[in-house]
Amino acid sequence: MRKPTKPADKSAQNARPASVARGEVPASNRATRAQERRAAIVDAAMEEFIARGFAATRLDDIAKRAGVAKGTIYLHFKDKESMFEELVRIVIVPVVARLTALPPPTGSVRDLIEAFAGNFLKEVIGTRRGDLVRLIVAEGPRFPAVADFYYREVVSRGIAAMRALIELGIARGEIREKDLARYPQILVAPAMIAVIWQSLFARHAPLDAQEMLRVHLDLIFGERRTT
Amino acid sequence: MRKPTKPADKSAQNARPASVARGEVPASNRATRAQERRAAIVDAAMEEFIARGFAATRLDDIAKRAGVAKGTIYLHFKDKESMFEELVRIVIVPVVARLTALPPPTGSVRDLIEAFAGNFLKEVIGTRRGDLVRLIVAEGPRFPAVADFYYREVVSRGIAAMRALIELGIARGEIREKDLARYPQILVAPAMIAVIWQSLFARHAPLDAQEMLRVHLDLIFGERRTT
Amino acid sequence: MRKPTKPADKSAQNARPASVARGEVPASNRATRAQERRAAIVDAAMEEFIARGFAATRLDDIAKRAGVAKGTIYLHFKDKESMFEELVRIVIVPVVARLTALPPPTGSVRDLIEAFAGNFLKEVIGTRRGDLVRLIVAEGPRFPAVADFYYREVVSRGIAAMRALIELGIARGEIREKDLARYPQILVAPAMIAVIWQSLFARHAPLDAQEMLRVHLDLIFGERRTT
Amino acid sequence: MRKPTKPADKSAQNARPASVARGEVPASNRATRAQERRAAIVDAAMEEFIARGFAATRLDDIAKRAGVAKGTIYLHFKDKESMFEELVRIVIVPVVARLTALPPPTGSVRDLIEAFAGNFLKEVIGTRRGDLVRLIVAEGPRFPAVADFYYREVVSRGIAAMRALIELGIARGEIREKDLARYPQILVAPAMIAVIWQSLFARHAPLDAQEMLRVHLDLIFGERRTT
DNA sequence: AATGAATGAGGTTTCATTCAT
DNA sequence: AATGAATGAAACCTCATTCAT
Repeated sequence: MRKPTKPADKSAQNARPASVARGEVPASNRATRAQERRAAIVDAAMEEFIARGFAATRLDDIAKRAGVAKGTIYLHFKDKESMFEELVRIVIVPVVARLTALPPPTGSVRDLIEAFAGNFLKEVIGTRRGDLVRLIVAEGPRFPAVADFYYREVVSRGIAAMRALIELGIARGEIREKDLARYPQILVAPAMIAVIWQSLFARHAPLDAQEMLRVHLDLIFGERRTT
Repeated sequence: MRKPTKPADKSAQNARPASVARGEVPASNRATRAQERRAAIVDAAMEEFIARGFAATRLDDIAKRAGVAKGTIYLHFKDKESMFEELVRIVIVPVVARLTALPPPTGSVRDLIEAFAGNFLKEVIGTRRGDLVRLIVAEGPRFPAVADFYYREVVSRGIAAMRALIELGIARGEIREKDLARYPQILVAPAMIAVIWQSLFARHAPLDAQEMLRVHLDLIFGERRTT
Repeated sequence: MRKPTKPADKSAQNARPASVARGEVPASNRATRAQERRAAIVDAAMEEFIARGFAATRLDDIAKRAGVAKGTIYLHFKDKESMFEELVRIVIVPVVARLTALPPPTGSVRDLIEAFAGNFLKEVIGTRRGDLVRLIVAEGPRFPAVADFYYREVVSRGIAAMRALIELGIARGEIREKDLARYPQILVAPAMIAVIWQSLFARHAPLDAQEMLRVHLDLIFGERRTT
Repeated sequence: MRKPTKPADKSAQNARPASVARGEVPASNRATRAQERRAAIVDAAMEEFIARGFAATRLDDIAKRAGVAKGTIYLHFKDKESMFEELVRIVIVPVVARLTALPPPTGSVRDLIEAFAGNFLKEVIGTRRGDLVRLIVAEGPRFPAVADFYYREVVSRGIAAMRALIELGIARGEIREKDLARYPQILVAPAMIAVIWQSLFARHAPLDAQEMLRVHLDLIFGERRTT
């Protein structure tokens, strides 16, 4: 009844890797290839969701971009919604993991926070990960699971970490404004604004996020640092 | 997609009827009813777009909520996209108008900014208008016309106004951090964060936006004010 | 975004009926036309479901046969399943209505039952309605709602009516086998078999259902009637 | 669709291995295991087809239930359609074989028929095999090959056998109604109805099939037997 | 001006079938 | 012989848009 399915010519992908010719154990067994495909789908979905938002993204496009057939997506994800939800987890978890493996707090609090801001600048602002943050802001209300996850894993931890640093800064006399510990959001607000700005207004008015964050820290630490 | 904004030709229909020009008391005549319908559609569309985002909103639902037939929407708007784009204009223009009709700057700069923050708290944070901001953040990348408009009418003006205030504050010695004038975004960042927080995380951790903004101003103006 | 929809040329259907030309009140207003379409869908769905069964029937084919667009079906029915369930109701209800409006029981019980059998022969066996019975047998287990409805509206009533007739026949001495009243199914079994036979085996071995039912009645009423 | 039945070429694979022909005790060798798998597939498919009908049955589910991989099914059957068609054969053939190996007709015709009915009650009504009959009624119109086969192997033989018994009964004076021999369907109709009833209406109104068949025989043989 | 029935392109999802391993 | 990941045609269903009334 149904027509048979002719797999597209993927001979390039199926070619044995050179390692095999060399007699090594081939790293590319079936399970590994499946993982690669899954990763390709995740990447492609990420791009598409960021570019179009959840509802306007077509699974067809994700499949095409990932180089797999539409049906293949359903071998890895239950449906579009849970793909989106898992996606956020998949992308965010390793980032959180890296950040929680923080370097030991040596030096001044300002140094610490600057290191943090530097990381954030390099790894988030103006990158795909920054776009993901905007995506979460955009879709959060319709995906409570995503908002929950993001709050639990990123926001609440981030706030707690910032609060600890602020309290340390206050204790050491680096920070004067004692109430800041009650609203660590103030500390990160300019960074978040930078993320959003780059997505929306960069071409209207480019923003030097690094310099802005420096000024913000000057404001908090009450003095200018010579860089 | 990505087409430039076409001003709706239908706006000609919005011209006041001759009876109004002649100073007569307009009864509930046809033109008035049309205006009422248009307003109902705008309100309904606003609610739906905020609740579901652009792509997931159904014209059917807008029509139902507005109490009109689906076809009626097309008497007022060319299509869904331009409805969305016009909508943002329609809702934002009066807000901007009110804000630009600012009271004469009397008193300290901090007083001015606090008055401003108070307004923002009451009129934006946690309200439908706050949700609209989040909607623009969400849909901006897919609606350059909307992002453009919002940048031009709201962001650039807001930034300019803030900068003027900051410079005044610096000149008067109220603000010490001179570089702040280069990044007025820092001044508004916590307010924006408050808007987003209320949409996404209010139920996880309620945020006292008013108090946070006060602390932020303390940070900038370098002293605690007795309220 | 979406392309506009060009209605297929249905000019023949849209032509005003002759009654309008004659100045009569046009019977074909919008609501009426909707009802006609609904009826066309019901007929078409009936044909397709009977020909292919529930799962193998395509809504596309129903739409094509009914001369409407696919979407139109969804103006009348929630989905394929409820269409099927409603369909059975829609087709069966008038049949039951007609049968319950029975002629007054005059004459012998055998006459009554023969009249009944004659009706059944003409109206059910070898007709679309007979096919519907087979369809219910086929899909019943997967559509409990259908089986329930059919049992409630047709089977239990039919059994009750037959039992009453049998008891009358026993009381009048027309029927000897007293236990028959406990199993009216025996009375209708050959008629049901005829229905199924016509669907499945008619081309292998045609069955003279009328004659078979006559023999069956002879068996029950214990004598041959001269026809 | 509607293509004639193609005998599966794969049946060649079913030939007993040479070892068996040589009289050796076949260990759990490859051919045997293949036969076991095939049997498992047949059983599983039977269950699924009965539970869901042909179109709604998924090969995935059959494979899962049979404990084999999906691809394995295709080592035994050409495709889903021919699997279904073969299935009916595979299940029905042994039943027919047993029935045609009837005990020599000793005793009264009524005794014979009662023995028959007893068997039918035990082996068919309310069992998986009864469900198979309903399945054939359900899918017959779409699987002419199945209907043909069923008519040829079961129905026509059954009718012939019943006719022979009826004629014997008439000759011996046990059956009065001579025309019954022309419609042996009447004899089996209640049994068929019982099969269908158990599938569809058992939970609405349980039917004592055994008693019903007894009453039916009383009707035919014109007297009550003390059991 | 207003209606809402009708349309059909286009989206998501399923699943029979294939084939490299 | 057996596997099961991958395929993609085809199904169901939605909904922006049109247009006769």
